[in-house]
Amino acid sequence: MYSDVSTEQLTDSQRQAVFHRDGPLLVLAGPGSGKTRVISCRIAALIEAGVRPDNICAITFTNKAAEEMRRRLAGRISNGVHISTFHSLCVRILRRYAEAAGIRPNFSIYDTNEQTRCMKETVRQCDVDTSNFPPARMLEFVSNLKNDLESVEQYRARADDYFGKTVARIYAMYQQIMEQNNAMDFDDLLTRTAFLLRDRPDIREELSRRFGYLLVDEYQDTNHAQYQIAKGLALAHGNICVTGDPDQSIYRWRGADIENILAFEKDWPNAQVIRLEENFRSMSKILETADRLIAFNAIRKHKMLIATRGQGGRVDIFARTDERDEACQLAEQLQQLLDEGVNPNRMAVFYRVNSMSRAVEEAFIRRHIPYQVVRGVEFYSRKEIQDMLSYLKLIANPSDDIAFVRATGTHSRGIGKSSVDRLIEYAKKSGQSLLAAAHSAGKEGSIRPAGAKRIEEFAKMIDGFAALAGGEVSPLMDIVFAQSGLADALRAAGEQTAIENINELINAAAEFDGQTENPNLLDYLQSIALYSDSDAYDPDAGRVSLMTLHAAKGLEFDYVFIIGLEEGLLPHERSRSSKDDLEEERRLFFVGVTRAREALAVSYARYRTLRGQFIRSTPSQFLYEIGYAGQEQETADAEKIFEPEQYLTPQAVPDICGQSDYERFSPRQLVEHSKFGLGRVKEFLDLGADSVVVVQFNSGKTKSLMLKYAKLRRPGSGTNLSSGKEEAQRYVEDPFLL
DNA sequence: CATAGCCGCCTTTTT
DNA sequence: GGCGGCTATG
Repeated sequence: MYSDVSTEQLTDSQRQAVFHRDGPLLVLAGPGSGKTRVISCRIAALIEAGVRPDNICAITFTNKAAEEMRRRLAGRISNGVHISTFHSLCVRILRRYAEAAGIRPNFSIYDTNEQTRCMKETVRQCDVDTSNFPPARMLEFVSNLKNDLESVEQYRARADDYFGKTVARIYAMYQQIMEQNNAMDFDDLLTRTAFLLRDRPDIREELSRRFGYLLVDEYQDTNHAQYQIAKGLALAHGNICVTGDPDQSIYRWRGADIENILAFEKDWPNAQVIRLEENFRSMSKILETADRLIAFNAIRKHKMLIATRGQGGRVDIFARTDERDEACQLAEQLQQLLDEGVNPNRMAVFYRVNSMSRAVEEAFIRRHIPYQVVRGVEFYSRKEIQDMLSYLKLIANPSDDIAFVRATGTHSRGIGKSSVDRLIEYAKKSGQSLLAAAHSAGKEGSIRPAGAKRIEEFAKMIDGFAALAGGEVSPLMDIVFAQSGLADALRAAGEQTAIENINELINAAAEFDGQTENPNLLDYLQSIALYSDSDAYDPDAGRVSLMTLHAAKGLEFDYVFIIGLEEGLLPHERSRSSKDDLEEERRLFFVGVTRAREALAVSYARYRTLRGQFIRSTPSQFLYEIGYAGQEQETADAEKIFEPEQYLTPQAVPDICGQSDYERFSPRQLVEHSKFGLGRVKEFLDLGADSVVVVQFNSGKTKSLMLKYAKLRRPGSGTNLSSGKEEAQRYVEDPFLL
């Protein structure tokens, strides 16, 4: 009856999880423990036991995971089960209860780019110094407040210093501008839903009746807002089943709170806890490697990884010269597998940062190795796509001033910057949106008559499009593309690829039209706003997959290659300062390792080009932890291969960069430079003789200095300098340096 | 008003 | 090294 939810071959503990009926359930599921299958089987079992499908709500981490689950449940009986991400669920709830939430249902969802524009405008309007309150930092700050469900009023009440009070003003203004634009950012979707559930018990109960059974996957990566939403939805009935693995929590930086899963039993005292510790995915050698690695994390619940797939498998560690060499040898290894007839679908390459795909892609192209880069949002962030979408956003939400500004500027049409600036002034004075003000631009004397005329024409054009915006999206797109003048402008400029990209966008929209029950512009825009990187992964592409370690979560491959195991990269530079961050990096590597079924190859490069600079690198400490003995053996072709032989124990981590005849600095330390004066160390890249020190000087400038050339002095330890204490007082504190 | 060229910025991971 | 924003110029 169900495509992949046969319960015949389940283990005892899996069976327990599947057939647990009512009440809270915590499933601690290790990697490769068949968690997805268990959830799918559980949904099927609930339906079998008489629960109505539309009474079940399953929350997955990505749209892709939701899709996968729908496929597993592909039976007529399961139709109606609500399966989506937290964000999609929130969009549905907010549109359904828009009035109660105090919003309009046709809201725009702002991506990072639009958020930044909005925050820049905010900081400008608050009239504060952008160097002390940089928009990107403010965005991060505000985002954290929202993830913790702290409202403007709450934050204002506890902000007592200048910095806090200014941030409170910025937070308030940002929310006001978002509201004027009838827009929400990713955080707003969660917070507004959480507040709605908190403030409206009637709606909360209605939703509890609607969803009598709640399942939340990847629970270790929920943030506080998501946690409250899940709790709110299940409060009335307690039928909440959460699954996850604390060792795979990799979104702490985004507000994910590992405590949510660790403390589940406190929230729901009658919770049943089931551990899935058997691993059906990886061969023993790979599991041993993963086990050894994660044992170095101090903050964790001990969990077993029990191998069931039998002995064997391969783990190799390779040292390469630089990123080009690393990529070439990687291509070579993959080519060998391909020559043996291995399907490229079974292979994947993981890396820490997106920019690392470049060298690999170049090597793959040279060797004609078919590959896919799993980076879905990349397509949607292209200029021409964003331009095209700005028209559609404006049509769907006439209050969206950010869309208005973008749409008017997609190509030259006689509306210049000064006209737009004056229109903005006019709109502000008269309390209208830009589009509304544009209709009467001629009445505003300060706008040049020619410009005003063009602006009015533009507004009429958008009205014309809006009249056609009833059902399917792709026909509307065709019209907008042609009649907006964008198509002609791109053709005239010879932007062939841009035109092709837009055509691809229209094709994708046609697909959306075909697959959606009642296709409409609003649903389309909201679905692409919540589109994520991992959604682009096609398991049947017939290509080797390239992706970040984050995107690899939830996937598995027979052959896994992880590149760039270097200090500063994995663990990442920005994560080395705190122990918690370092542990998260280790979990990230753990996630990568445990994706492998049969073979894992890990590599690092001795030199790597970073920010255009060729610098020496140090092998990652994680390599030592998984058993890289540090004894390099040169083979004939200068390729160095290590077989893990000697293993470290978590207690005996050697100081890898122990020996030093060079000076070393640590963050926050005061230093003095002969030319730039006094400053504070922000970062220290320990690269032996080539070490780099990043110093923020009193002048406000931050400089990266090569240690061997910079001649930095430590105030206080020098000969003719006054004591360090006095120097510290002379130094102007930057509120962000902490 | 539009464009070209230059300067200065950042550069982790993502819903 | 790559992009976005600003400025000077046509």
